[in-house]
Amino acid sequence: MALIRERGFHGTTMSLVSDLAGVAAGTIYHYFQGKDELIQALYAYNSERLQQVTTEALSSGATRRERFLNTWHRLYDFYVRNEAVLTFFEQYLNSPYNSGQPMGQFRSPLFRFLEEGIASREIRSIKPELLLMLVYGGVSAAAKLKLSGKVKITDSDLRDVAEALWTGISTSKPPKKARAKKSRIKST
Amino acid sequence: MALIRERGFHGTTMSLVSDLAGVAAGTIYHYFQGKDELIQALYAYNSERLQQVTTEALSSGATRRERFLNTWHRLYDFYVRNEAVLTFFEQYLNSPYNSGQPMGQFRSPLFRFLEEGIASREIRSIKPELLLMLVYGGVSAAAKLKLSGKVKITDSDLRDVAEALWTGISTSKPPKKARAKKSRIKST
DNA sequence: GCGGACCGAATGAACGTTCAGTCTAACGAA
DNA sequence: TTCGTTAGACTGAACGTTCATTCGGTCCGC
Repeated sequence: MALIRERGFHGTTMSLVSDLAGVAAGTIYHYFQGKDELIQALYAYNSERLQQVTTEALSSGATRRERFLNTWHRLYDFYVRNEAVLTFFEQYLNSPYNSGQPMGQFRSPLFRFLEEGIASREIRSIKPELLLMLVYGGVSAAAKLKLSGKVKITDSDLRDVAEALWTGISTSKPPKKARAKKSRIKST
Repeated sequence: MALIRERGFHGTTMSLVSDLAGVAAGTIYHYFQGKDELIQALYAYNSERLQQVTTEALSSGATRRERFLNTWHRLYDFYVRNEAVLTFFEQYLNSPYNSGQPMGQFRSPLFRFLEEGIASREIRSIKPELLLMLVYGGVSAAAKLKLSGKVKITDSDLRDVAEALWTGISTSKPPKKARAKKSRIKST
């Protein structure tokens, strides 16, 4: 993952991988049929990890709004802490390695969460696939921005985006309380 | 672009490019120093195109809301009509070709549009960089979904997302009119 | 006859993959 | 306990292929 992050698929040679793993080139071929299979395995492994994080985050919170916001932050956190995973996914999903794959994301817990929200009329009736992409896109965009180092992203900034997204997505009017013009605190 | 879309950076060999261009391999090197420069040039060229589309779209519409929605649709349209551009961007931006680039997007007209909206209090006070990524992310996510063919995206679906996003981003309460429960038509 | 656009076989480096062989740990027989 | 056998993990030099790039040469308009 580290190699792919900084050198791309192409720049990551098998000998580089074997060096970093501390084994000989041939050894890799005892465990994987070739480079392709190695990469597929990486994807499967990390999809699994991401799914676990999502499932866990979705179960914490009383209201659907809270659960949504928790998940947003949790996913953001995961990507920021695992930059290689983020970069790998973005590269993989847009590469020919992926073409013809069955879009595993639509079996994700987050997808079901959105569907349920629509069913219970808490979330606007929008194609859940679109909602999902909007959320994933937002999270990874925020994480990429943070990791680029070009823009400082505070917790407060993050909360702003997450809440904006929830406001747009949910059916509810703006929350009853905290509507006062109370100057929004911008400190960390 | 077509080659990169279907084969990736790595799979796109110079001889493939020269064949498709109808010239000899060597000819490319009269115009570009090498593969890298060719790809950089592709990026620059398409950034320019995208910028033109954005600028044009942003100038059509009376209210800021309308201008936003127009731009959303226009960008979506552009990507759907130019799948190769979309794929190329997504690949390029996550590849080592791009690392250390100065994030040209923040000089985009859309970025200024968002800043102005914040200044005039029509758009929530959120770091405009984050807003920009949210919008771009949403547009390209929708376009990718459409192009994948896995999910049918109608104009109505698109409008839903764009409006949801605007609702979340803008400071205004939900629009006064069109609030009636008029059953939303889900047909094609 | 000049200059630059263009050609395309040749070059050399880089890469994924192979395979003949080494090493190690486990186990059963003596 | 000791030794022989074996399976399979591991090695890394070598192989064959692919590719970006080069360059001596041709072609053509002026």
